[in-house]
Amino acid sequence: MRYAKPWWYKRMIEEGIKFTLQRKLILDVLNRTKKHLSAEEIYFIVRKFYPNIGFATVYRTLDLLTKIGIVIKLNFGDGRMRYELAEKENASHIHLICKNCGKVFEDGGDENEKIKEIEKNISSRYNFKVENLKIFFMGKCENCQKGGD
Amino acid sequence: MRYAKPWWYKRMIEEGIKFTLQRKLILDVLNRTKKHLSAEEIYFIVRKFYPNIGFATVYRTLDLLTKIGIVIKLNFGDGRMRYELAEKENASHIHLICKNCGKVFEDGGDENEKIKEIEKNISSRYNFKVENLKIFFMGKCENCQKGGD
DNA sequence: CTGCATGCAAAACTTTTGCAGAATC
DNA sequence: GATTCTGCAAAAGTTTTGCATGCAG
Repeated sequence: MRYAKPWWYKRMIEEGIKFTLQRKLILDVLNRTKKHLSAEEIYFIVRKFYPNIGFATVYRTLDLLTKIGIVIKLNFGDGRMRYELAEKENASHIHLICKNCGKVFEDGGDENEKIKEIEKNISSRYNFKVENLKIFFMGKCENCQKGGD
Repeated sequence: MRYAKPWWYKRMIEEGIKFTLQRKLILDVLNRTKKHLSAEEIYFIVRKFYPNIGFATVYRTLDLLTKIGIVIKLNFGDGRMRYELAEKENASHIHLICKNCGKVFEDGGDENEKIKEIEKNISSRYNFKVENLKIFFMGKCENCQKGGD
C-alpha cells in the first residue's frame, strides 16, 4: 500500500472493531483540526464528505473510540462534550479557558515536568493508577483583560 | 442575632440578591455534604425539607450562585454538572476519578505549592489571569486495581 | 456469509424558559 | 408596594436506543 495506515487503524484492528468509512472520516476530521470539536460539529463536517451519516453513528463512534483510548472526551462546562485525538493529549497539556470570551488556549507543555512530579506523588500517596489527566485554568485571557469587561 | 450569618449571606446581600428560604436550603445542603452533588440530587434532598421546591428553582439558584462565585460547577464527564461550595475549592485540590467504579477522591492539598508554581508560570507566560482551576486525574483507584477489572 | 455497524426516528435526560402567582425587602 | 423569586409545565438541546437494513471482514 502507498501510505502507512495511521496508528489508530492498528488499534482498531487490535480491538477487533471494523474500520468503516464513517469511522475513518470521523477520525480524519479529528486528525485535521486543532480545535476541540463537539459531536455536532464533527457531524456537520463529516456530512460534507458523506451526507448520509447519522448523528447516532457519530456519537456511537466517538464513544467507542473513547473507550479504546483513541479519542479523548473533554468538557469545558458549556453543556456539550468535545473530542480530540488521544495522541494530542500525550503531553498532558494545560487548557486555559477564558471565562469572558470562551476561547480555549493550550499550554505548549512547558509545565510537563512539574505535572509529572505531581502525578508521581499522587500515584504513590493514594495508590491511584493515573491513566490520563486534565488540567483547566479558568480566568481571563490577555485580550479580554485589555478590552475592559 | 444569635449566630453569625454564613459568609455567603454577606456575598448575596452584597450582590443585592435575596436570601430566600429555597436558596438557604440549597446552600445548607451544599455546606453539609462532602460529595459533589448534581442538581437532581440537591433537588431531592431539599425536597425533604421543602417538598414544594421546583427543579427550575434549583437550577436557577445554582446558576446564580455560580455566577457570583459562591458555588463552583464541576463536570466529571458523566453527563451532568455537579456543584460544590466555592469555599471548599480554595485549596485548588486535585480530583482523582476512578474510571472503573466512578468514585471521586480528592487530594488533601499536598500539591498546592507545585500547583501555585504552575499557575504563576502560566499567568506570566500567557498573560492569562487565572481565577480558578480544576485538575482531574483519571485512572484506577486502589480498590479497583486489587479487584481485578 | 455472518455478525458488526449504520441510519432513521423516537426516546431519554439534563437544563432552560415563559408566565402567573407569591414572597421578600 | 414594587421587584425579585418561585413553581409548574412545556421547550430546548444533547446524547442514547431500538430496529430493520447494509456492509466489512
